[in-house]
Amino acid sequence: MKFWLVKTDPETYSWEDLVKDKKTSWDGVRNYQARNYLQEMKKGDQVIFYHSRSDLAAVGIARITRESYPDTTTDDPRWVAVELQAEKPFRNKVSLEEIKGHPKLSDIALLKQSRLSVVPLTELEFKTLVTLAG
DNA sequence: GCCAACGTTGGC
DNA sequence: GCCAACGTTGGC
Repeated sequence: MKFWLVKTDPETYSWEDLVKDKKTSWDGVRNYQARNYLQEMKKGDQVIFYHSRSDLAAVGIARITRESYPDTTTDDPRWVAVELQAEKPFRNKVSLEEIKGHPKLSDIALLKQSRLSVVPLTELEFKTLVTLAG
């Protein structure tokens, strides 16, 4: 089992939208590195859901329910999507500020490659975030 | 809302 | 194959 973090602008698609939809197709990714990570995702992998721009916090845990398949939002065969499902909201959101300040999260890919919308997490990073979330 | 950083595109 | 131009992202 692997651990991931996905970023989304909550004004475009938020955790609340995912909860309402139960599950969603995570598509529209147009970055090769992010695409490669999508392809590595396995059913059952856990995903931290992070709000960028207007919220700047990790807000919940989702789970991969379908492994990569062609992105139906484009005819370009290079791009893929996965399906994920809301699993559990964080009791306390974990803010970017908190993430930046935490020694166990100092190497997190979220900070290292701030423009990637899909990044892998180590198990320790995942557990640390979940602990901070309550 | 702005702007720096960065990835992608397209002309050469 | 290079690189300037362009578009997008994300933190502030």
